[in-house]
Amino acid sequence: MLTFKLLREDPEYVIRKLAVKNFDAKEIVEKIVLLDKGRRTLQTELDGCLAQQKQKAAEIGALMKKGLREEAEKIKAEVASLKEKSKEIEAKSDENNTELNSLMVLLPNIPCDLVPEGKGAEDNVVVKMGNEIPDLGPDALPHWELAKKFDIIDFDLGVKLTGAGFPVYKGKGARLQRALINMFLDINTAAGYLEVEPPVMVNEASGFGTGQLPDKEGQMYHANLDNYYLVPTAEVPVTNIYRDVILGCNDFPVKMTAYTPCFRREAGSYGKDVRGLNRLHQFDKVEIVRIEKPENSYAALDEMIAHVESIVNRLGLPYRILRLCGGDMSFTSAITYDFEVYSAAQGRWLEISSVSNFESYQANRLKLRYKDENGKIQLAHTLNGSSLALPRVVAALLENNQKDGKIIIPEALRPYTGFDCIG
RNA sequence: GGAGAGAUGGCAGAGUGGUCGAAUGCGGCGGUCUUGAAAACCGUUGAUCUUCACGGGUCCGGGGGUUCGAAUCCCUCUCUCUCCGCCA
Repeated sequence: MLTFKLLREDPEYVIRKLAVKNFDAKEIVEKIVLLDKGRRTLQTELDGCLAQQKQKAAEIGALMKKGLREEAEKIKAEVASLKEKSKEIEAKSDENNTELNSLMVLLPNIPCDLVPEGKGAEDNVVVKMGNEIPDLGPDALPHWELAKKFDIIDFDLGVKLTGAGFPVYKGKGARLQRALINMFLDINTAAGYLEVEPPVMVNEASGFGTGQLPDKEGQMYHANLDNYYLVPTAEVPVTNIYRDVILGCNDFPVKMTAYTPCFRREAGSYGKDVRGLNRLHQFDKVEIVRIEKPENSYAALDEMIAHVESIVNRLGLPYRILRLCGGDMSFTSAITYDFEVYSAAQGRWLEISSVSNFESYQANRLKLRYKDENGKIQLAHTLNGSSLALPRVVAALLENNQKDGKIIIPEALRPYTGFDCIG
């Protein structure tokens, strides 16, 4: 939890831990420590100055009531100089704190002790694998060809309507989307998550609260005229429900789930990574969000991982769970587990879920707190996970389940699709 | 989009320049009474920064201003409500 307190008490620890994320924090942390000291000194100075002014103003009031105008005038003169002084201090203090805050938001969250060191995706650790990878034979088609063959997803039409990365789902393809969304929401609500339907545009404060701003500014679509952002994930609006909230100690756990379309600019992506459904600008996702007491957040994380795993199992997709290394983790996360499913025709693993504990990093920005048993106010912990992101689930489903010129729908999904095969 | 009204503590709602961080009611918490509960009565009940502590500062939608002194006056932004227009 990156607070001023931690930074001034153990700056070396912060620097060491952020190095795990390949973030060189030395310079920033040293500056912050200095600025924090300045902040407190100036604050004390200002407080003293204001206290004097306040006291003298009260004296003037008393004198005026007694009709002692001249006495009052004398004190007024004294106050004038104090006022000038406090203005000076205030200006210094503002300057100091502005710089301090702008540096603070540049620091990513501290990774927890379980996070392995590493630079990128190749250093992630596989912690579990499940379900058999099917042997499709040499005639297997990648999902974008299957989509075309059965006319269920039209990428070119999306280009016409909007641009690349905005596919149009048609017929059984559209129905499949709706089926998956409903199935995921049903499973989540059955597990005690409250379903919410949030706005898909958020304001700046929300973007800042969960850490997308300022870090990921360029990754979000921005409606300039109103200064709203299209959500890159339901995490943003749903977690922000609890911005500026102080929970009671019996309000836990808070469990929410939401479906939203997600919008990502994905600037800089190219090649086979963006082929077909692999990476889109608009996609559907069902998200789970939890708010927990600090002592429970890691148990909650395990529960969420098991929950997501159970959904993947119902779909029968071959999967693996990765513990992300420091270099591959997001700015705000303390630990992240990724779920990947194997897309058999492409012969590659596709990320379909990311489950993270943010500890108090988001809560600190959100001012999301709770009163503990002693009535003391503490930062809560926030967590979230995809359960699940649709496009790559669909990609894997189409590819892995192609058989005899058809796509077989998994049993668990059939009540939602209303059909058991495509083609 | 046009016209008007408003934004105060968990909620409701007083407060138009000087012990106002803020009356009162409700709610919450503690107690008395009761076998227990309810009712009644009594007490208590915001956040934040700083300090080892005592204490001090800040906060009445956000920002700025006037004044010795602002919840109260002025400017500005945002939001909410009512009426009209438009409309899924």
